[in-house]
Amino acid sequence: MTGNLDTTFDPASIEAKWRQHWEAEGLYRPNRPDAEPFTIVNPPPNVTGSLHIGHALDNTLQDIVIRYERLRGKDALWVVGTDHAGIATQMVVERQMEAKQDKRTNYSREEFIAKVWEWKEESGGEITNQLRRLGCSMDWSREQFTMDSHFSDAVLKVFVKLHEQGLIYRDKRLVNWDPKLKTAISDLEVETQDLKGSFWHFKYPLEDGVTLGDGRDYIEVATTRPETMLADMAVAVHPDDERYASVVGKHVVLPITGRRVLIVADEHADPELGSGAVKITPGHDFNDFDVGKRAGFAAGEMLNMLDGEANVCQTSDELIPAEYLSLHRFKRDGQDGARELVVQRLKEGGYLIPHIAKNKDGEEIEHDSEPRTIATPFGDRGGVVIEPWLTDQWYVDAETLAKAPIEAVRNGDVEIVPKSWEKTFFNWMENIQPWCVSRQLWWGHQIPAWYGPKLAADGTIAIEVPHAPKQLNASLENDNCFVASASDEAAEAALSLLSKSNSKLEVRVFNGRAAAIEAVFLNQLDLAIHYPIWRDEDVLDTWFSSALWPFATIGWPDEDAELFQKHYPNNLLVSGFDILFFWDARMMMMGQHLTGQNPWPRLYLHGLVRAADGAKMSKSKGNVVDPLGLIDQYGADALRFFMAAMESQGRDIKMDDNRVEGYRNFATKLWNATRFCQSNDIGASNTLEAPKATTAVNKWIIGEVTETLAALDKAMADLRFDAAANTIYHFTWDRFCDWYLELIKGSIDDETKAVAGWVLDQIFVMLHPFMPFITEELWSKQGDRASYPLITAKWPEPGAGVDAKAKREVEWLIGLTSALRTAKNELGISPGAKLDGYCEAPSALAKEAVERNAASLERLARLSSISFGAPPAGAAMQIGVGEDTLAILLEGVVDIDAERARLKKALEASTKEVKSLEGRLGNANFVERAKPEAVEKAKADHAHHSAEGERLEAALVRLG
RNA sequence: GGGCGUAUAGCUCAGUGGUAGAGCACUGUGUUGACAUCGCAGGGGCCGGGAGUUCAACUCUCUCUACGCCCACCA
Repeated sequence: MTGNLDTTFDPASIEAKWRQHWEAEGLYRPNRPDAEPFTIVNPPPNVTGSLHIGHALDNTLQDIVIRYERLRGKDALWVVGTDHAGIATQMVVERQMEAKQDKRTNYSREEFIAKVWEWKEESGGEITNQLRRLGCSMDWSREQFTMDSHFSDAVLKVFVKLHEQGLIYRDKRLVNWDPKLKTAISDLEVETQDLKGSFWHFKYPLEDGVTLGDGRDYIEVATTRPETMLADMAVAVHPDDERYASVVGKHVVLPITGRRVLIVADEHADPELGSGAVKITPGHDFNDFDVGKRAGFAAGEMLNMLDGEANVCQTSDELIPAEYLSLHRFKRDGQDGARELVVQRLKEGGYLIPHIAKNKDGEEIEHDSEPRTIATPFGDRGGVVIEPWLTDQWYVDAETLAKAPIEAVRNGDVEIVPKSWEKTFFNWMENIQPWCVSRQLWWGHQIPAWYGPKLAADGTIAIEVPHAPKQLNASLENDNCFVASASDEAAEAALSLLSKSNSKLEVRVFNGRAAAIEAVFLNQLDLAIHYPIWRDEDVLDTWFSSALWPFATIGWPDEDAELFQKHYPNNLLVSGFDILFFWDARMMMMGQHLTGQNPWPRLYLHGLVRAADGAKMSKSKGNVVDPLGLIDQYGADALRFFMAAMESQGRDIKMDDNRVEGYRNFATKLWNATRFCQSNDIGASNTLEAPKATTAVNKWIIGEVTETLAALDKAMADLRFDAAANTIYHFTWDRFCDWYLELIKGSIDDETKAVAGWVLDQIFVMLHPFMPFITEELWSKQGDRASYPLITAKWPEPGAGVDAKAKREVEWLIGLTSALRTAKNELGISPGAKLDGYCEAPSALAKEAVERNAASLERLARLSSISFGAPPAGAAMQIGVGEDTLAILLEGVVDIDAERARLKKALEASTKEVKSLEGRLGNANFVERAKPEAVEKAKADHAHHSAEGERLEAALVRLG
């Protein structure tokens, strides 16, 4: 033995040692140039992140697969790294600044970004060490970051390419604007919550001389957002709504602003809802935007009444009264906003139509508004209500990119496990909207687009020099846009455009903030004119870059790179279903489009880890379970095993500390079994193949290994982590510890030592993907394994087969022992009592089993002897094993009544079975139509139970 | 409004067209010097309700109920 084991197993004492050893020795990525590659990329956690229980699940599953494939001899690569997480990281650094009474805007963009990098170096990536504690065997030597220069290069290249292909474009339309973070976000980053809100009804006066059919001189409109009436541009009614047919094309004069707006017919207006007329604010509502477009307003004409922080600003027609300017859109921090003021003024002006509701006493009470549940959009990061805002943003043509992935899943090139997610995938992909990828942040991949003023029709530039953008964004209307992966290329593009109207040109590059590049050219009069170009200030959505993760981490865009060649496509992706759209689908889109291949053939989606009561874990609820705490308490192996054992496809996992504890106990069990082996001189096996075995018990356990291995391989192939974990668990505990080790006690000869040592080694190997630490520790303590660590050991191969005869024999022994124990227990006989047994007319199996395993029977079944032949007269209990019956002689006082009761109970059960089977076999339909195997089995069962019943009856007769 | 998922022992969950299993909890018990973080034995379920297909359904189909999740522009 290489080392003695402590009497108790302490996970903490071995975990650090092994993870350092594995990493230091480069075993996480064994260099196996000739081996078949196997590749998984890890979903890059946010660089700001720390390990939560969901990571523990996600990474445990991946590590199990990676370790399994590594043991099977593959060149297994698990790519690891972190995501720069634009918004999240910028928020963390800004928060730190706030704590020091500092703020981002005190710095230049470059200075701020430098500070973020500083933060990243100092405190970022904490999670990577936590992943190590879980035992994740990632390739740390090639740790990636989505802002690494090679990664950034890839991102820019992709942007330029997609732009060239028309798949990225700039557009002016409404976006989901987060007024807290002051950036656009994508549809996916909006979370809708149902909130209690109000529904106000107002009168919009018709223009002079116009009335409705019923004589009213106003149109009633209803809204949940009264403040936006300051930017109303129309009132819509349904084209078929006869109540309003006469006023379509006429105008209303808006209260407060006095703006005269058109009444339009549009299908959007629902005659059933409210009055059937709806106010239209194209600049601040997605539906209204569409209505406005249909009504003929260009995007540029749509009125905007809010600034980036959702405070009221003046519209272009300057009709908003001064008292509204600078008010927030609605009540905030106890201060009334534009909403409250608009309602107040409308009420004062007699434009508010009160809502009448009965109180609990049945009296009718007037209210300003009608209570209503409103689906309200919130930004998932900023946590404030999203404002639809009209801006120029960059969009990816997701609809086009989605086509190939949809096809790949449909034709099976990409398998989604569990399959039930396919429908969700299709549903989203088939209705996918343009993806807004620009973010008004500083931290991230700055968009590789440069702007320069548009030339006037006569070729002159009607701008002041130097030109600087008035807003963050350049505008579609006023500026040229040059997309290029570097500034000099953008300058070239600018020159190329300018050269169409000018012949003599030169370029000068200088560093400045607003105008990064300035192209200077000479016009025909030889006068120097500065043509300034400046870079887009925005950065890309973080998910834009992480969509490239499966290939940009391994050398792409250099498609000849060795790593890329070997490890792309990857073999599997494991992710939570919550990022199916955010990440998985986008990797498929980008992977297909850019490399022509699906990033992986298989996508495994797991659920959420929930709190013990089934609630979703969240910091605000305070029910977050810290995986590191669990590791401290029970060990990483136990936590990992828990995750695997609970991971059945398509279900969330509820946290259960008792269960984690149970798997810690399992580890202890294995520890102690190994201690037993060591004390009996059972050491490491020196063969890969099963040793030669002659005894039934040894042959049997080898066969059990073979069966376990097959079940385990099957489970892994199906990605049934629960089945895999349970398989090795039950083999180790129930078969090996509870029976094999008990059976061999007292008769451990050289053959048995060899077999036991081999079986224990197979357990270590098969269990290693699930419990890497304890298995490596025990492996090392079983022999001199310095040059053959478990992490890169060889996975067992089925070969030994199953010896059916040995299996029957041992199962007979087990059956006898169990039956005897049960009977003793029921009769109140001391379990330690040694008894004598008699087997009249033994079967060949019984005879052989008894003759060859007398020692085991004495140890386990506590049978001093078994004689073949009739039992002598006297009190006896009867037990059945297979087709055989044993009479056990009882010495001393015997409770005849208890034995009689026990036999009667057994007889009842047996008779019930017989009757049921008789009924079935008596049914002509069953015999004729059922599968022959089913009929055969019923007949065999019937015979078995009948015989058993007869024996029990005979025994009862004997008892008297 | 659409889509999906789940309802099986006290709890947490597997499961298969031929009349149910695990872990924990519970009850009883402790003989064999690996292990009380253990051993042995046991109790406990008309597999959410209803209908259908079938010789046979917990397992397939439909439907209802409950809970959960996702998507969606209802002002």
